[in-house]
Formats: sequence, C-alpha cells, structure tokens
Amino acid sequence: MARLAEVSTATVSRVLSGGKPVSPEVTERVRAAANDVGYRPNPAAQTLLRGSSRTVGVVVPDLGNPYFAEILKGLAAEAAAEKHHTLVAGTEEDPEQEYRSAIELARWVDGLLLCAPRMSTPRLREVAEAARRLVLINRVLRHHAVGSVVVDYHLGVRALCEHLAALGHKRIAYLQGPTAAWSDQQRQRGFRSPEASGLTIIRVPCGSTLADGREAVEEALTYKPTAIICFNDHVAVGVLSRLRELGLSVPHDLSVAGIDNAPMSAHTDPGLTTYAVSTVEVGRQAWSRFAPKPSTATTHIRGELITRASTAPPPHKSPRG
Amino acid sequence: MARLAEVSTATVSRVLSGGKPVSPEVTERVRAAANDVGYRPNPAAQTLLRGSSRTVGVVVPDLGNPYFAEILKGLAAEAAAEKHHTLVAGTEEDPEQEYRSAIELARWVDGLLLCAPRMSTPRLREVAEAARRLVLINRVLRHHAVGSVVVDYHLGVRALCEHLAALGHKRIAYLQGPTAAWSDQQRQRGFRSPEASGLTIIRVPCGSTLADGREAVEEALTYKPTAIICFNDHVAVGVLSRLRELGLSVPHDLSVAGIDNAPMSAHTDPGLTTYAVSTVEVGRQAWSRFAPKPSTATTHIRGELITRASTAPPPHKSPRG
DNA sequence: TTGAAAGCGCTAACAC
DNA sequence: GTGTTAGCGCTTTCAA
Repeated sequence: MARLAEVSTATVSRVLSGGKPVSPEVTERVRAAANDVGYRPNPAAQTLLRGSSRTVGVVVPDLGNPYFAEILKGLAAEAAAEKHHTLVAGTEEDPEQEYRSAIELARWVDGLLLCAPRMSTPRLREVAEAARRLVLINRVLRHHAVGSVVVDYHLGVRALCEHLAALGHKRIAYLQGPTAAWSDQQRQRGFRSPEASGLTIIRVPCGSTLADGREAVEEALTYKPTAIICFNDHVAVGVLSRLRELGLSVPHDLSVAGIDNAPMSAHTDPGLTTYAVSTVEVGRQAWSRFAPKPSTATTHIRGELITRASTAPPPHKSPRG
Repeated sequence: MARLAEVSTATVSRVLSGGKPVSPEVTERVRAAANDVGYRPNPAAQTLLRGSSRTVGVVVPDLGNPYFAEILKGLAAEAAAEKHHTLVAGTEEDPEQEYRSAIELARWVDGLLLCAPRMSTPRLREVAEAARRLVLINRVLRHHAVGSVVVDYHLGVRALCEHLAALGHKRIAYLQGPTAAWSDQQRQRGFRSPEASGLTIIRVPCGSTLADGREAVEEALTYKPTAIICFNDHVAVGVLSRLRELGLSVPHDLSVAGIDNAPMSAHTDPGLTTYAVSTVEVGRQAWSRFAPKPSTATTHIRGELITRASTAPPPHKSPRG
C-alpha cells in the first residue's frame, strides 16, 4: 500500500489521520492508492499505540429487556456520533456473570457503563479500580472517578401514591422488584412519606418481568388492596393480563400503575398510569458522564406522572367483595 | 509484574496462556504476582499479535426494537459462552449509516452480523469483502463466505392467509413493512398462493413501528377489508390501539394478525394471532454460522401459527357498514 | 524449563 | 514536506 503510492508508511499515516502537513499531490496519490486497495488501518495497532480503543462497554442484566435496550440505544448513538464503538454484555441477571463481564470489558474499553448492577459493593469497587472510567445506572458508589445516572424513583413512587390517594385509595399493594436491586430500594424510599400520611402499603415479592407480574397477582389480591403499584410497566402488563383472566375489571374493581412508561404502556387496554422515564435520555446522560471532569458525581433524572385509564377511584366495596 | 515474580515476560505469557511447559514453582510465583497486581494482558496487543480480536460485530436497524434486541441477546450469549465479545451498532434505519458502521466494524471483528440490512447489493458485497466472515439475517447474498439466517416469512404469511380464509375472510389488507426491506418481499411472496386461490389482498404502505401501524389504519379501512395482516406484531399493536379509539371491536368488526410473536402479543386485549418466530434462536443460529465451514449457505428458520382472540369469522356486513 | 529478541501494524519524534 | 526509526505490550521463535 505504501509502496503502491511510492511513499513511506509514515506519510500514509499522516494523510489518513489528517491535520499533518502533506503536499496536496502526495495526499492525492495516497488517497487513490488507499481507495484502490481498500486500505484501512489496523485498529488493534492504533489502539495499542494510542492507549485507547475509542470503545465504551455496556453491561446490562438483560439485553432483551426494552428498558435496557433503549439505554443501550441512547448510549450507542451518542458514542457513534463521537466515533466510538460500543461493546455489550448481557448477564442473564446473574451477579457473578456481571462481575466477570465487567472486569473483562474494563480492560478493553475507555469507559464502562454498568446498568443496574447487582454485584456486591466490594466487587463493584474492584471493577472501579480496573476500569479507566466507570459510570453506573441506578446505583451509586462512593469512589472518585465513578459517576452515576440515577432515576429518582422515590419521587415517582410518591407521585403515584399521591395520585392514588387523591382518588381515594387507602390500601395499596406494591409488587417489589428483584431482591438486591438497588433501584427497588429507591422505590421503597418513596413510600415513606405516603405511609406517614396514613396510606397502607402492602409489599408483595415479585420481580421485574411480565411473567413475575402475572404470578404475583393472586397473592397481592389476598390482601384486598384497591390499587396495585408495580415495580415497572412490564410487571404491570402482566398484572393487567392476569386480572383480565380472573374477571376483574381495571380500573373499576382495581387500579393498576406501573413505572417507566414502556413503549407499549400507552397502548394497553386500559392505558397504563405510570411514572415516565426517558430511557434514551438516561443513555445519553451516561455518555456525557464519560467526559473528563463532570461537575457532579451523580446525575439525577426525574420522570413525570402520566395518568391514563388504569387508575380511577376505588370501588365502594373491596373487589370480589 | 514480570520482575515482581522475577521471571521474564515470556514466562508470564506462558503461564497465563496455559498449556506451555512451566515449572510448578514458577507457575505459582507468577500466578501470585499477577493476582497481587491485578495484572491482565493488554487485549489490543494480543489482538495485534494473533490477528484476531475474539469479537463479533452486530449491526441492527434499531437497537430499541425488541425483535433485534432479542437477536442481539441470543448472539451475545452464545459469543460470551465461547469467550468472544460483541460490538454493536444501531443504524437508525439509515442505509448510509448502516454501510458505514458495517465497514468500520468489519475491520475490528472476527465476524460480522448484519440484521435485515437495507443497503444496496453492491455495497453489501463491499462489506462482504471487508469482513473476515459475514452473516446476514433476513437477507441473502450470493457470495462465497457469506452465510444467512432467514425466517421463512412467506410460509408465515401463507399460514395466516389460510387461517383467515378458513374463517371466511375474502378481503384482507396487508400493512407493508419499510420499503427496501428484503423481509417484506419475503412476506409478499407468501400472498401468491392465497391470491391464486381467490383471496383479495390489498397492500397498504406502512412501516415497522407501532406508530406506523396506528397511522396506516384509516387508509386500510377505506378498502373495507374484513381482516388486517400486519408487517409485524408492533404494527399490529398500533393497529389494535387505533381501532379501539375508532370504536371498532376486534375481532368482531375486524380481524387483526401480526408476525413475530413479540413478548407482549400474548398479553394484548384481545390476544394477537401471529406467526411465532424465536428471535433468540435466530441469534443462536447466527452465531453458529460463524463456524469455519457451515454445510449450507442459508439457515431457514420456520415459525408457527399461533391463533389467539384477535382473529374470528368476519361480520356479515362490512365493518362500519 | 527459561530468557533474549524479533516483530505484529501503526504513529510520534526526530532527522533531513 | 517527507523518510527513518523507535516502541506501544504482547507471544513466539530460537538459544541456552
């Protein structure tokens, strides 16, 4: 390639990287030759030399979950716009695999993004040491050079509670997320003030998927709540579907609310009341956190209450009364 | 690190790669030192030397689309199981960006997977030349060393048609996918035999998203079909939602069917009749196509008809008659 | 069994 | 404005 254009390899490099002084005539000759052979510099060699791969890594519990898929989308788009690649790893919700993927990717990438990591704090700290830059979604870690993007779920839960209380609800079931999910604890915080105001919150173990929601419904009903708040919209869709099977009408017999405003939540029947969070925005913010000196360690993302048809005043008697 | 264990770098390498003759005593010393310092070899250097990055690339039109997200999930899981990393790029449905991403990634990765590529055949061929291995999803290319995994959508469409015909439908609207989508042409092929048998198919321009589905409904209705087949389940959910707004009842006034069996399709109201395709399986097959010498160039994936409540016999009069 | 040295492909530093 | 050279961090000869 260099000899095809009859120049040194250094000149080729100068032309292709740009910004270096090269005569127009030579520039042309090199461009032509490169084009001819379809020459592109070896990225591994470039990486080795410059000490940066222009790559960010993303580790998510479940690549199939639209919530994380959209965060990934937001991040990948931002990264691509600044000529960076994106490495991904799904962890199948397994903290062990999450840790291994993170440690492994850390060595490759300029910046690492961990979405809702479930691993222990000491391990997280290990990852922080291994990574050049680390950003966390929906978790925080006291450590220099680790940034976070967290959704203020406690505000969302509180808003949902206030909305339901205003409608007249007094007994609300909360379908909990995965144990050890930091973001579930965030949500739980949001119940403090409503509980202090006299609202009864019944916590029901659940999870984060549609199937989890379906399965948790019957237990939740044994507590005779007039409304159900779900860990996320996925769960809520599962709940809606199961309630329909059980012959209960939403919102007539029971109100249901989700969190996240998943793409489909506007199109369920009835439409789902939820706390809307822009996942793509989360991804974007995560990217901006890779910048050298962010002013604060944690970016808070605030959502907004979206009321749709799935919430209404409670029936006069308890459902199935 | 090497001097910490008082050995040469060559010995360190031998211990860490394994399989080379090293005395147990030295092995132990190196292991300890590596563990101490948290040493991990520089992947760029390894890549440069061995000429392989142990990485596969995936290019998808939309990372936020669950269909592609799940293919990515399937592939990433398989890749990780064999110690490979996964690079992703979303193209925002833009053929130009798709081409650039593909060419760019090709240089990095050992194998490249293009999902439903929209780029022109000549460009696709260029990518094929640039990539070490290339696999296509839902598109084929006559080229040595290019494999494909295609879903037999024509079978799906035919099955859907036969199902609807058996219910008594005679006029069916088809909401088309994105122009230039190879997989839409596949679907169109599926109408040949039903049309020959006397079924009327009305093609309505649409797209691949929920919003596209919503918007296409009114035009579709002007043709007074008794059933609508949608490019995919996303579109179908949009259609369902819009029909509800218009006060039309599914399946009483109109039958609706989708393609793909998206996760939510079992939980819409009414449940969606669809042609089910295992996306994760597609991802897995794609990975297996990266093997050195696959026996055939194209893997066909066959789905199955799933009938749910969204399809039923047509009303006696045309809807809104 | 171990060490020394070459070289993977590239770019920055230094000549000219 | 251009060529020559050193060296990024690793693994793999080749010697010892």
